[in-house]
Amino acid sequence: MLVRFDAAGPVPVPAPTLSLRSSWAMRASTLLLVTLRDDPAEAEITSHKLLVRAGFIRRIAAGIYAYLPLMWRVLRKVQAIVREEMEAVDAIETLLPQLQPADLWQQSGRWSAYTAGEGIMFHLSDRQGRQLGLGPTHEEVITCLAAELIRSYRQLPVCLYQMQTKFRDEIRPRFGMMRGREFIMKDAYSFHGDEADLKAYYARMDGAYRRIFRRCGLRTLAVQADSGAIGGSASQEFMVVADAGEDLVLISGDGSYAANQERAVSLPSQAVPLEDTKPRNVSTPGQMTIEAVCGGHGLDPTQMVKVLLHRARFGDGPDQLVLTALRGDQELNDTKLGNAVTAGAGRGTLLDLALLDGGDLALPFGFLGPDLGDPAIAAATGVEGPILRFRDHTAAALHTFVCGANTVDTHRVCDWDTLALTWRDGDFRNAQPGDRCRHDPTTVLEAVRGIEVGHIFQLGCKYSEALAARFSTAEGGEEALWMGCYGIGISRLAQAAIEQHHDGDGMVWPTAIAPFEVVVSVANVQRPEQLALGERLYDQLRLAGVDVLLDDRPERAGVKFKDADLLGIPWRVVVGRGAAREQVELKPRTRPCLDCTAADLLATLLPRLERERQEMSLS
RNA sequence: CGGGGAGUAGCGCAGUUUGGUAGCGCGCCUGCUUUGGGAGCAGGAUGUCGCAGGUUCAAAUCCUGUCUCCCCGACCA
Repeated sequence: MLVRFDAAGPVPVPAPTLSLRSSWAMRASTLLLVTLRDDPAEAEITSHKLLVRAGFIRRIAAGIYAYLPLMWRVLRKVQAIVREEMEAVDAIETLLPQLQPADLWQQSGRWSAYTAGEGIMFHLSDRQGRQLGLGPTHEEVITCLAAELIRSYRQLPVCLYQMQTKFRDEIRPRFGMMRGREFIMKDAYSFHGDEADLKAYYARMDGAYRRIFRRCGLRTLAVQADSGAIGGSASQEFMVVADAGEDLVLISGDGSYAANQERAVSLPSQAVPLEDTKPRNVSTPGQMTIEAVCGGHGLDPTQMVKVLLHRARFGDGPDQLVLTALRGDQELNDTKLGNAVTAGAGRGTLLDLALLDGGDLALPFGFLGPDLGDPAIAAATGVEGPILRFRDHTAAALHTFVCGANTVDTHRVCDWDTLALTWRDGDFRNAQPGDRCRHDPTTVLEAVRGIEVGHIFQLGCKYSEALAARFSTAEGGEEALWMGCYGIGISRLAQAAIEQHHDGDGMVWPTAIAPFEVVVSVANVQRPEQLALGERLYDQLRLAGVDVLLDDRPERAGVKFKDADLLGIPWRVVVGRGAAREQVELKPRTRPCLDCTAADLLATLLPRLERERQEMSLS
């Protein structure tokens, strides 16, 4: 045990441990606490403003932050909770390299997608000219290790996890730690002998995730999600519900269905039947939008077919054109289309899907028709192969409709039989709030905004096959490993907690992840009886295993109270006028003050604290 | 990358239109008073006006270039 000497004599200091319940105390006078009165100009959202104002973080460059002592305490507490829950599902902690060789990423086929064009990976050459990437994620490294280490079904299942800094060259870093170029992430990778085992473990991990977020005091929503660049089949995101969220989540009125808009499905509204179905051309001078055509000819948007043209860029060759037909009232879902293009084109990685603008075509896109032919696109350079045609179910369901005629200032009434084209039909539309649900047409979807703090995937064998991670089965054969991967944005989660828990005076930390559980505020440190009592309570709390901050700064009481509120410490013990009579005040951050004697303090506070540590302390 | 905005003291800002040698609030330092909700008074320190060129007797201010940051779109934990 360490011993510290101070005015009151030698004080034993418990050795710090990684446990959540180590005593982790500190004095404000030595904390390098710098709080700001004004909102920083760099910040837009509340959590970011508060983090800077309260002295938790400082920006070093765009999307790159220093975690100051208060922030680091929060992050370590989040990590401790994550660590406990990972170990509860038998995951084993590791630490993997940040600097990763290009050839590993070339084997998985992701090098070009992650480095070319708007690729997200920072990459560099070493002095020998070898290409390296700074890890945005660790599927390749972990699969490579699995290939070397896992030989037999007897070693399965196994799950490895790590918590460390990840690097992503974000197109636009934003909102402080919410979308940084350098951020702390936990990721776990599990390996299984078959799909059933993967699914069973995925379900356990789902439970662990729910416990982690609840223990961190977060209200989260588990939603169906698109797997994105990582790939794989089933995936689920965990969203912190907050107005500042970047994702749109659609949730059914009965709460039984929730999905990211990228993935969400719904029943479209009924189309209005077209009365005059005689095939003909319609003059539509200057009417380049659905709205203009409908307005000019008394049509409903559901009577029209909208045609969109995209240029698909692939990792392995020339660009290809993608034509998409949607019912006029519908909005394209880029994610769904991108997935269909990837599946349908039979090409390498889809790098980019860009809407063509007027400059690429002789024809203004308002007049594009579903039967736009290959010759018409000759003007678009660098494009090869036939047009890939996709048709949304809403469009396919129309018998007769109005669409562009591939001629300036002209639309036409026509039907699919007349066009005689081959389509890849699918769901390519955005579900919208107000849409009826598929599982129950009497309920409708509502929209909420969410911050994605976790994402779990059933990867399947994508990486194990690419990187030859195989094992011997009980039958003596050899098969690729089944993989799952499970991420949590640690630094993002910490900020999301503030976004969800704050008030006009500052942060309101859930006890489990607060930088300190208790602050002892000595109202006037020049009064010896106040300082002495403050020190005594500080020592008692510390020895009782409480994360306590002693605010012993020579500031006026008001300053210390304001700072305590700004920092959002759940409990404040005020040692002030009543000190001579051994009276103190016990003030929960968002509730009224309790009077209490110094002798009663621990008995009053400790049971409440203990309860808050275990469960979500905020409603 | 496309579109919009901003770089002036540690922080937040004014000054730029109409060139004349830099100011306000907070913070910081000293002293006295005050001492339970961001104190009062007195005194003080702090700026290559983002950077580099150019125009001019004179540039924070005008011109050119450049860098950085923020906001809106595509990306994701």
